Amino acid sequence: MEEVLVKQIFRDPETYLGRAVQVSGWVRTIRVSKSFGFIELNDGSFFHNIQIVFDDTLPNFQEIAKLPIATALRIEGQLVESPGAKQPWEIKAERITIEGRSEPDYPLQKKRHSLEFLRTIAHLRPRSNTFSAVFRVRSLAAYAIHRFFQERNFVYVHTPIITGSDCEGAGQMFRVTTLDFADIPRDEEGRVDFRQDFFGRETHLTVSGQLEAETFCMAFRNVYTFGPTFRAENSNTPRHAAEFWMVEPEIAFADLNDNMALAEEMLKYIINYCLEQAPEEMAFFNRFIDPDLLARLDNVVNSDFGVITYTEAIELLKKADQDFKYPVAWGADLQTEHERYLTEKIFKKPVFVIDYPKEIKAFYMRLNDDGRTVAAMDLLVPGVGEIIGGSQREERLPLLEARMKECGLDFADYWWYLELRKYGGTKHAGFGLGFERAIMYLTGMANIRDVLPFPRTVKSAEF
RNA sequence: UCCUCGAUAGCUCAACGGUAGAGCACCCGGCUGUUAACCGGGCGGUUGUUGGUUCGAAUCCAACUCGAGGAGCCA
Repeated sequence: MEEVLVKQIFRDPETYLGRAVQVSGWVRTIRVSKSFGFIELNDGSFFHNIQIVFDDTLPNFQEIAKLPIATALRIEGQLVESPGAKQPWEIKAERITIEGRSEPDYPLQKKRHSLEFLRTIAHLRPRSNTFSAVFRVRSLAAYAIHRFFQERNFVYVHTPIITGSDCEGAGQMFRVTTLDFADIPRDEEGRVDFRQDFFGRETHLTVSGQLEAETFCMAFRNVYTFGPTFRAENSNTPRHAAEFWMVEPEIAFADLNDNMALAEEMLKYIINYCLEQAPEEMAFFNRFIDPDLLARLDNVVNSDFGVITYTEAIELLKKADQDFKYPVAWGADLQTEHERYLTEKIFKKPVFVIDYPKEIKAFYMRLNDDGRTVAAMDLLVPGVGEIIGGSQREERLPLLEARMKECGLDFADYWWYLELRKYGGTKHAGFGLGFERAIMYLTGMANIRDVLPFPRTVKSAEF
């Protein structure tokens, strides 16, 4: 008999209606009366379950009726129209085979669980409705990103996970070493002798692939990275994880405006792709996670993102009829409350804040003609905050070196990065998209721990 | 790292100084079209840990552990 995926049945019912089919999957719930019962079966291919009707003409009716949730079954039967109101079709079972038993103490129940509890059973939570939807959308969004860039002739670069430069500048890093902690080698001055370590130097997990991506940008014109990123910051918030995924495009012969246009087009592409490919999951989020989700995404897709300079933003915030805990002043970084006010109260949609004071931004960002701001951009979105950070890069060698000197950086650590400016350096730009933050925005999930399959956060790496 | 809140049955919660309870789950029984099925019965606890106050502590106090929210850092 033909094995059919539940997704095939839902997407193409005419082909299967009235025919003999075989499905296999896991029991989500069983409801039984004296001589018949219903099984809701999820086969993993589709968000929704298929209803199985079985009765006591089956030789193992009594056994099936008492099966616990999560039991794996194979069902042979006929796909028929369902008299019930909640499902268009069902399978009238002619044979039910138990593929894998479960136990009555299966922790996932037929009721709503808290997300906090589900985090403690990360190995089982993908079987719940919410996480089934989250991780299918995550998969689709990842594919959408590759499709978006590949369709535009971008080259996918695998920048290294282990980095030899501890000066990538984006915060605390995880150390990578094979040295024996019980017997650490020392140099002549008593410091740890990393010459004896695996790579012969200090190494860490990457905090960004940008500097390496820039090298490929100067060869392939338009490139992107998409991979894991690690930050050892002691951050305890719903928006930070120690291991997360980042998308970092880098485009040559391009300025900040090109950069913003790319970011906006990319986000809209991802949203559209997920809405098209996972309508059931998106409808679920809208119903149970965030009732404004679909309206908000629709608004994002059909409107232009806002753009405001840092200087304009400061003026707006100064005039705001709202008391901020932190003072608003030119030269100070925007606080979370300021960003929320801008994107949630004023714009009510994604907004780029551009042209920040150079003092509060990274050394590689291109100096504007005013001499005191750089061509940086942060994309702020309601509810999630900063989702993208990027800039036009400083391609003028003397200006880059001057800026590095101001920041106290050693040219020797960046010799290959500086040579990009020496040999045919051109204007270029790029940004980093926090993949999980994009998924949060896309699904309405409020905690980054609930969009990562096995989240790594401070004091937490059990699974 | 700082601030705030929380931890009671497998889960979600109640009890707020005087004998620890409910719903759901689970187990048993009933039910011929269910929809987080329904109806009846049953099982289920060293109240996060350690110490203190008190005749008496789930309840008050302290420390610790873990969790959540806010802040900082950022994506």
